[in-house]
Amino acid sequence: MTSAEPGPPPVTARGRRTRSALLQAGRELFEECGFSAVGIDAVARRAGVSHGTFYTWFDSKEALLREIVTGVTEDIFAATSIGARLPPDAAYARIEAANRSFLRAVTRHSRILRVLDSLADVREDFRGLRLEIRESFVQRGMEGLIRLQELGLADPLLPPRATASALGAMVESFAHLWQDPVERLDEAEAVDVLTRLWAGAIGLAPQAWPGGDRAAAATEALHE
Amino acid sequence: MTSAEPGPPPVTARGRRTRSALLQAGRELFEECGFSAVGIDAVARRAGVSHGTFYTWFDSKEALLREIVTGVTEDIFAATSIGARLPPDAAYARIEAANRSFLRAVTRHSRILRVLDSLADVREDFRGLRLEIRESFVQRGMEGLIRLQELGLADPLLPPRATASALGAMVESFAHLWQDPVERLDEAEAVDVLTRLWAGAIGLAPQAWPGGDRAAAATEALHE
Amino acid sequence: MTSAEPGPPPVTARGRRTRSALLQAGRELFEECGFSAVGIDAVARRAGVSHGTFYTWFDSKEALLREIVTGVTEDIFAATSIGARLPPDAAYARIEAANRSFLRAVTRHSRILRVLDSLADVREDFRGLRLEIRESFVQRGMEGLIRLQELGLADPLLPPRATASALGAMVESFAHLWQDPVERLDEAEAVDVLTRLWAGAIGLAPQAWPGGDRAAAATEALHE
Amino acid sequence: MTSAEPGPPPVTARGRRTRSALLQAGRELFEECGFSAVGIDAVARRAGVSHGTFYTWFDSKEALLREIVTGVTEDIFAATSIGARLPPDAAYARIEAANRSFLRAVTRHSRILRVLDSLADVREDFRGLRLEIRESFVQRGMEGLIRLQELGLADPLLPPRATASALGAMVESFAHLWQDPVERLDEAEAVDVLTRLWAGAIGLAPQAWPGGDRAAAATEALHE
DNA sequence: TATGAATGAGAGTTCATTCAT
DNA sequence: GATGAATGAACTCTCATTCAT
Repeated sequence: MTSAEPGPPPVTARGRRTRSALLQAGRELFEECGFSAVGIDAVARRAGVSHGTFYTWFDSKEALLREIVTGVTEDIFAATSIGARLPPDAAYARIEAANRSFLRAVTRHSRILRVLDSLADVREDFRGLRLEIRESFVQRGMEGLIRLQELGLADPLLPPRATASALGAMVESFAHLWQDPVERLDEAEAVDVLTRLWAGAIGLAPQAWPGGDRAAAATEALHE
Repeated sequence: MTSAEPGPPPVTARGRRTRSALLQAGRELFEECGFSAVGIDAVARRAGVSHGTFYTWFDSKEALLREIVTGVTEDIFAATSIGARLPPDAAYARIEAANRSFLRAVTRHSRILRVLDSLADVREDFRGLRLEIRESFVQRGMEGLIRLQELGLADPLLPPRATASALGAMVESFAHLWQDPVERLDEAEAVDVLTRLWAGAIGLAPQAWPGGDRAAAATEALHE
Repeated sequence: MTSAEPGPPPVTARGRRTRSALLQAGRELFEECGFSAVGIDAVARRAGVSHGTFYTWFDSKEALLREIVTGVTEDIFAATSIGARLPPDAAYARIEAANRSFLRAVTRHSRILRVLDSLADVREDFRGLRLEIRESFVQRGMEGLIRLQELGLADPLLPPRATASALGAMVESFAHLWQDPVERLDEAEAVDVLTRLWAGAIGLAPQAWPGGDRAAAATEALHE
Repeated sequence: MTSAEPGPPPVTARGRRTRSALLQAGRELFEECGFSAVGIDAVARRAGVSHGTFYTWFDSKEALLREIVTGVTEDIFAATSIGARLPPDAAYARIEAANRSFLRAVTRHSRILRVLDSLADVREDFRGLRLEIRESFVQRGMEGLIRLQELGLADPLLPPRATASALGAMVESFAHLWQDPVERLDEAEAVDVLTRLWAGAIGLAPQAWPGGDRAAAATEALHE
């Protein structure tokens, strides 16, 4: 009944249009109302098709969400893997780049990620999807931290996995909170703050900060 | 604090028992299954009463959750306001104490807070409750940071509100992630890590770390 | 279960008070909301007693209505039997007196009678109560008509029962419609109109009209 | 006339069939049991569909009644507007024709009108529907009376509106009472009686009665 | 492919009635 | 007598899903 297959692939141009209209409509509605408050009726109506057509393309409401989330996962993956090729000594810049791209990606998908969260707490099969999304970022953070620790540039006593989890959660949570504008920060400022927090948190050695110490880095950041 | 006449107060001992059995059952089920997946029937059944009895004590499923959350809020409030009277110079110890009590409190209520989260995204009336819970902790973090900035003991360029939000979210998220044991840390270790991250993040001056610098602090913490 | 007995008779003064408070409250609420929309809760609350006390005095919601209606029946009976002793030749005055007292009585109980009506359509046991109320008036009208027909003072071809029913219904309906004031008539005017209609309807002979014919009667009425 | 979008219009023949089966079933059940005693389940069962299907076609039980009543209103309207074109001098015949068509129409819908009545007492939104039904008949009666008064053919002192209301109520009530056969009258007899009552009530001048006076009219009527 | 219709389990809620205290 | 609490059948209504056309 609930099969892993995401439904039949569209064969005609019309089918392609219908299918993506449903995806689009579903995403919008899930973001507006949450998962359980959205009815198939509403999705079909917004997509401009009839009630029954939904099931031509998706096996169930959950299958729709699963597919939406799959797209999101891919986008976040893509976003968090670029810029990985900065020179290994540019620790601060690497952190900053990672934060920027992750902040951007999460912000882009903030609401649908919350919807996923609420399901993941309760449904085993969605838990994996959620963890997967975080994992790529946490993984990179962890590897970066280990490397810095090995180089003597970061606090050696921090447990890498927990640290990367905590700091990753900080960035992700910030992206969500940022939506309800509690403090007016533009993206550059947000990235700057997060990166300073991050670098400080792991005890990044002064020489690895741009300008040679934290105070100088602050000054530089503002003129960026 | 947030009172909306959640139903009649019990007059007899029997009523008191029934009412709290329903609260207990509701909490357990919400934590296990999430809000929308729990039916009144299930709550009543687990409380050992008939489903009509539920409505003797609560106006609706939402009223039940609201009251559960009210209890949680009060508990977290209580937890986060103790220890506020540490000597003002003991910055690191204050941060540590605050982190410990908040970590404990959030851990205690982790699952129900997630349930609240998922509703708050979509329902205006629950959003306030969620913010209220975070606010007490963020507020204290912000005030502490400002004081340290004024004393020249913390990075003066960090925007206090956003910083406290981000670091507060870090602690809270950590409490949630900690449930699924991804890395074996006991409470003392978790508090230690979070406090080191926090102190480093705000650029706490070396002399404010126990032992006089970060490395020493690390050593001390482990022998505590 | 549904017994004819109206519940236990009150033995104490407190009991008497409680019982009649419930009757009063029930009557008011039935009049305001109709039978099915009134809950026992509401009746008890308005009577100032607790939920369960209702059943100390009445077997059911229907028993309450039945008893209220019994009181109404008695009142209408009493009202429609007075003045029956006018001299037999004063036909017009007799009709007028009967109309006046019936109009008054029905007006007094208009709303509760409508409630009774709505039940009587559907419930056999209430149908009797409703017919009983009408019967006394119709009966008298019928007897009066027959007498007048025998005396050659009324249209001999009118079937007495149907005529009395129709004219009785006219008066009763008028009492109900009169509540929503569609035309400003005081009681004297209303009685005058109804009596003129009634007398004309049965073809009352000119000599039986006050003044000797209908036109004269009209004049007299206005100066009354 | 009174349209409140009672649900989607059927597109297919099957839909049309289902919808009208529900209307039919609803009407029957309301007539048998009254409004509040009828459940959606019962309506659906009698219409031979599942109870969910009910909501495909009607928004609520009230919407169903409203639509049933709308049909009744239209039927009564149609019935009471024919025959309005009799020669203006044929007063008696006009009254008779109006009474006959109204009596027939009300008889046809007697029970459902009682159901409407019981709701109208309590629910503002149904009150209008009830008044609308009566209004067409009362209106015509009133206009007829005024014309006759102007021509000197009817008692000039009768207030037109109240008179037409009272006599209209007489005919309507008679139609209802007639159902429970308290006196065996066929339709012709009933119309005859009502018309004689009506004509007498308004003091119709002798020359306007068929045959030239009331007695002659009676004779004629019986031989009709 | 798309559609309109049908389905029925199950939701939240109400309320007349019963009962132990 | 009065009360607060418990009961559970019945209610209106929703919605994910299926299906004939």
